[in-house]
Amino acid sequence: MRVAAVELGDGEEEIIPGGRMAPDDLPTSYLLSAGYDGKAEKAFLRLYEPTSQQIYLWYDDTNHLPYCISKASPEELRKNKGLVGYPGFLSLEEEEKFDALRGEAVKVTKILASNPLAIGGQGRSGIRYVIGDSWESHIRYYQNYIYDRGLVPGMPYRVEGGRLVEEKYALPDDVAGRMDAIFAEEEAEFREHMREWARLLQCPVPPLRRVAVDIEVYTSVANRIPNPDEAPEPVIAVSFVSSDGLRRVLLLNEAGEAELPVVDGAEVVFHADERALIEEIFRVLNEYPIVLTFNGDNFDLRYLRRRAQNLAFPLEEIPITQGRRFTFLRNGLHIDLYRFFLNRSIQIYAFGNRYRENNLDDVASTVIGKRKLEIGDISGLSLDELARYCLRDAEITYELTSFSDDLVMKLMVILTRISRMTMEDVTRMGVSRWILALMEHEHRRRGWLIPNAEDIIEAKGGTTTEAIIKGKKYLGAIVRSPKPGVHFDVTVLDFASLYPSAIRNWNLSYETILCGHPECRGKVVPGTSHWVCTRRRGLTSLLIGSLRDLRVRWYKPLSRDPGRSEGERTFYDIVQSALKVFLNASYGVFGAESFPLYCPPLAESTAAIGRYAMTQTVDASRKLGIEVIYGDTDSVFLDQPTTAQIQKLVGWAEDELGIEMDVDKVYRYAIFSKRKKNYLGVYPDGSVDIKGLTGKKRHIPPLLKEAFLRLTGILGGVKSIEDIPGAKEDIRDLVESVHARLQGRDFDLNELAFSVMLGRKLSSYETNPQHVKAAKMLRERGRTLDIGDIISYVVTQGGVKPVQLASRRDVDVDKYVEYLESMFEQLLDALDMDFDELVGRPRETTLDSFFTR
DNA sequence: AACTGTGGCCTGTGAC
DNA sequence: GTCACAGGCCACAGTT
Repeated sequence: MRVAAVELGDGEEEIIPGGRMAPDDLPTSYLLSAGYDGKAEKAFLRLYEPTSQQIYLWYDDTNHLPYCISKASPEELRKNKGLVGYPGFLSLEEEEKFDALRGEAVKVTKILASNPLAIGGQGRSGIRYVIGDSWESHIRYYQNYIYDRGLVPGMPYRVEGGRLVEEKYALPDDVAGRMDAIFAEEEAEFREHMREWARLLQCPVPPLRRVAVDIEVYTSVANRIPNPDEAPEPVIAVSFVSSDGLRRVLLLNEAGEAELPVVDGAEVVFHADERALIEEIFRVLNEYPIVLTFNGDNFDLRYLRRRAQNLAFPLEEIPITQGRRFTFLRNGLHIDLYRFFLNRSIQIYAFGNRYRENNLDDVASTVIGKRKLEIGDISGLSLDELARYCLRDAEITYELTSFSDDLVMKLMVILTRISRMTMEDVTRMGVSRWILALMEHEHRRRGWLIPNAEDIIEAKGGTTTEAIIKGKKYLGAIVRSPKPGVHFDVTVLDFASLYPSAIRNWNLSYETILCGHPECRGKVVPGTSHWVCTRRRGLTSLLIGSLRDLRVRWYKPLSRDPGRSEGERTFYDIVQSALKVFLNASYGVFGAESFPLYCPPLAESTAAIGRYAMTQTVDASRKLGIEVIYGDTDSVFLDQPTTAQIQKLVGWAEDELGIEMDVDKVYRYAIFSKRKKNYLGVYPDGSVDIKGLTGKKRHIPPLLKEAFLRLTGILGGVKSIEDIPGAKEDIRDLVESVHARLQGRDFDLNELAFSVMLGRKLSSYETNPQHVKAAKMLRERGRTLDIGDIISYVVTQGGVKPVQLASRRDVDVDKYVEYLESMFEQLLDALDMDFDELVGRPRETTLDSFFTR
């Protein structure tokens, strides 16, 4: 009998779950997760019941089976001895599906098996390898189960007489009424979709009971973290912080001599032996429906499981199951916040790119304004310090989910509902998988065959435009050359969700682009040779389009509606951010080879429509008498437009392009050099908006950054053209003082350090850039280095040196003056100022002045 | 063989 | 996803 979890690859694990079975009648409970129980050979669901605040397991009662699809007939398949004799093979069922690529019905055969392994196998085995071509065979079994039963993770269900019943949440009448009014003009198909989306998004999210866990491990070598797959060292501390008030630190005190530390507002407990300590940890892990960690997949929970095995815990007493990359719990859900915050879409679109490094300290300090405690080596801490340090980590881990009224938990649940993925998966996987799941769900719901990647490429082919950047696949957005100089009263207009609007308006989808109907060939995407179907509504167009409309015309206005309570506004803001994450990724995925529905002409057409919208808008502005100073992808910077002119332009875009334009920002004035993606704008309140300028980049030495910040401070104080001479004086003083500091070597070495991230392993660099040189010097001194590490180096006379190995005398001061110059020049150019003059260097004799002498 | 100027390329960091 | 920048690396060609 198998007791241990058998690994099936990422995420799919033949888990033997533990915990409470759902009673025959379970009140309203939220579906959070699903899996496959290898022993029972059944799919199971994890339901969170908000009154008892517990997880209940519910097992499939419909005899749902794993399957994949073949285009061969049952008769043909029956001749395949390898298939018929395959262990676990059960039966064949003929079925009709819709082949969207061909636009016609297709007869397929469902191949049913007793367990998911028989379909997918391990390595190169499984039915899908025996039969050659197969469809829908790479979908995780529990995900298949969710699709086939039309389940929506994150939504409420009930168990009645042992059966799972949907708790049909209906939109309140007044909400439905207002929505109908707003979307009255939309196509019926869109309206239906939007109503269903709104039902999922509007349904309240219950408070989720959860505990954050953090462990500390003894380190025999200072600062060397023990390998969690070996777990050689004892667990010396663990802390819990929960939503129901638990704040507890468990400490290992084998000597039994120390005095129990007192930590404010927390309970501290000693354990004389590690086994008892771990047993207590497991008791808490089993008790909570949701366990939060920061990097628990790769460290805390992984270590605990291994450590328990080392201490000869019987497997069934370890509540942790281990996949190749992820670590799960038998009873509840494990959510690794490290993975969630690492997700680039979450980082950029949900948190505005506020945190840059993916460690707990950086994320927590920018998101909730709380830092880790600073310590040296773990093993050098007193029990008192250890307890405080460990508690703080659990505390900030918990608070990352609790700030702003549980914003992050709600965001996760909303993402779960949109994507149809389990909460564990949605917090671990990238946005392309979310979109894939959403698309798969919609295919299954409609009875469409989910195409394989090769099917789409074969039918639709590649791209026809040439990218500007070598090595890219197709032509992207337009960036206009800015008009250099200082411009007062600049208004920036942007398209509301340009690419999703393009996808919606032009009916873009993998099945509608380059369709087979001769009569559609005239509907050509401007700037390409691709045409789009005029007969059928594209699936992507419908999904993305309806989500877009809902965000732009419903949730975004609501999140800013002063007539709503603050709580409501926050919730609407979460929803609109979640939608934004989806929408922003929706175009890119179709241009990513790794995406299973990769469709180059689709991505290419989307970008082409974006270019068309931009060029048309610039033309229209010109005709309205507005000068366009700059524009990038979906925005235009207008020079002193009147309100009437703006209104006309917005109206034009709505009528001619079918896209809403919003006033994104208004600058009191803006400074442009001739560089694209580089400018400084000053808002009416004097705050400064900086884009692309070198002085803002994260790798720039603090001394230079500081100087740049002061420069922007001076510019922020400029109210009108009359203030400019004064500002110039201030800038002159600033440059002089920084220059003098450099020349006088009046600095700390750290202030001059460039901090550049290692983008790959040291061995795989083709060239030898500066940060790699410095990294190699560190490695020679025994530092271990990894992808993502930040290398700090200073530029010295003899080349670069890691900041740790350099001294102040080494510094190549002239080089730093050069950096200062090029950084300042990006703005001084536009102000007609000359850096050389500011630092007392004679003006270069230009050829011109030479001849006119 | 050493030096220098050039231009393509690599790398990291952003904008959108 | 593509576009754009800074800044340095590096191969190459031509010169001394």
